[in-house]
Amino acid sequence: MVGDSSRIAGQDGLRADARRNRQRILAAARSVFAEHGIDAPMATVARRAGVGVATLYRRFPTRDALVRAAFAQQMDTCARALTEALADPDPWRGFQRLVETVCALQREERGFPAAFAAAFPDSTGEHARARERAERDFMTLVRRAQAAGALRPDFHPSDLVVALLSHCGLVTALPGDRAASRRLVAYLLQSFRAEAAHGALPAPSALSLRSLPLAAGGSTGHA
Amino acid sequence: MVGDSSRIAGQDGLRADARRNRQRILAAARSVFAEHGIDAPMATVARRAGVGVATLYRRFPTRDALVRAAFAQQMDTCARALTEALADPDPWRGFQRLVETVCALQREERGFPAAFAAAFPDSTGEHARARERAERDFMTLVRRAQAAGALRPDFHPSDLVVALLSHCGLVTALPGDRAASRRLVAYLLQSFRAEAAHGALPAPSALSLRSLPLAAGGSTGHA
DNA sequence: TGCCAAGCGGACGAGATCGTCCACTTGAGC
DNA sequence: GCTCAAGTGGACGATCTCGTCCGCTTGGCA
Repeated sequence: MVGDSSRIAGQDGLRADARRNRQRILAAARSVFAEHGIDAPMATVARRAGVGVATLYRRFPTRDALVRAAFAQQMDTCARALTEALADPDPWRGFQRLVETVCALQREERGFPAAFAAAFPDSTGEHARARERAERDFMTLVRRAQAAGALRPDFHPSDLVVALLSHCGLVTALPGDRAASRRLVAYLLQSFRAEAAHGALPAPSALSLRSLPLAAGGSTGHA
Repeated sequence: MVGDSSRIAGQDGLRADARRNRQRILAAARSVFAEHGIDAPMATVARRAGVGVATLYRRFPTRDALVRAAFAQQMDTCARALTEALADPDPWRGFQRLVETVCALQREERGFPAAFAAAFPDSTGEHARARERAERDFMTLVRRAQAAGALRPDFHPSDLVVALLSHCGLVTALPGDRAASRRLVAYLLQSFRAEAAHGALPAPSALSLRSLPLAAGGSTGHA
């Protein structure tokens, strides 16, 4: 019984119809979460996907698992943005684009901000390794941008969390108001510039960057 | 029967025991909302207040009414901060203190941020008059601070909403992390300074300031 | 002290959501 | 085509929350 997978077809161990249903559930989840928030009833997701609740629960035993899987693609985009930022020869431009990309995602993908904020406190997830790497990468980016004299010297890596979570809150409070979101991003980026450093800042947060959901691992979320 | 108030004792038309209960409910609501968020069951509030649910519903027919009343004092503090800011001979210092006061309130009073954000979309409340005045006052403050060359000329009154709501989101996502909150406030205030105006900003939000919950009227909230 | 309207509390029915269980269906290999 | 494990759907009991109803209590005034 154990290890005998000769009968299963897909590479993910799912039968063709099951894999199809899984995709429909994820699409439905994104749509429902965007419309009603991530607290929408599971049954609503199941109905929109055209499957029974049991099927939904079998694939995603908890709401959290469903949320993560539904927005794994967006999380991946965040992780990719970090890689691209590091690859940019101009570290400030990389930094700027990283922040803008993540914020644009939060702004455009309804439901994602809530998923983003919800995923945040979980620093003990199974993606610890990917997160550690993201943390290290981001610190490298910060150091480079500071060495280039573009990023203010007192910028602390945890300030990224501050920026992203506050932006998250803004787009949650004012969904659809793109101007407000863009305005905040512009203000924050300006104040991160070296030229903006006038007085001393209060002490940075003790937040571990480890909990940053920038790199959420593969796009499957299927354990 | 109508208009005969000869038998009622308090100036608010409530019997002494009822007035006492009302206060206990408000205290309990603040405590429960701080602990479990403003979506906590009404019955929990009633239990903590030591009253029956019927008593709670009689005083506050909707959760919204309870939330408003529970945080009316904090709203008043916001309104007072605006008045004081206008009275300050240094308009920038007034502006700065206004933002810091409101953000400190959001930071320190657990539950208030949620109430603040929840109260926000309601621009049609019965406090329209007070709000209009607050809006006018704030615009005066902005104009003065800009004339003094302290506030950047492209600052738009709706940017206050952007700042307060994003801060709101931050403290909601990271309750207890005062350093993060202070850091965001410092960054935002720096980027609002005239010296920080480097490039052009994206267009401001079309938000009406009318919806700003800065002035929520009297401290009673009892209609 | 007595009256009575204002005030009170808890039981209760309605409605929503959760997550499981089980009998039926179907895809994939032979 | 046949077999059967994987997959499915919806009914169901448990739990929670809401807001009202109604019989009892009490504060304030005469």
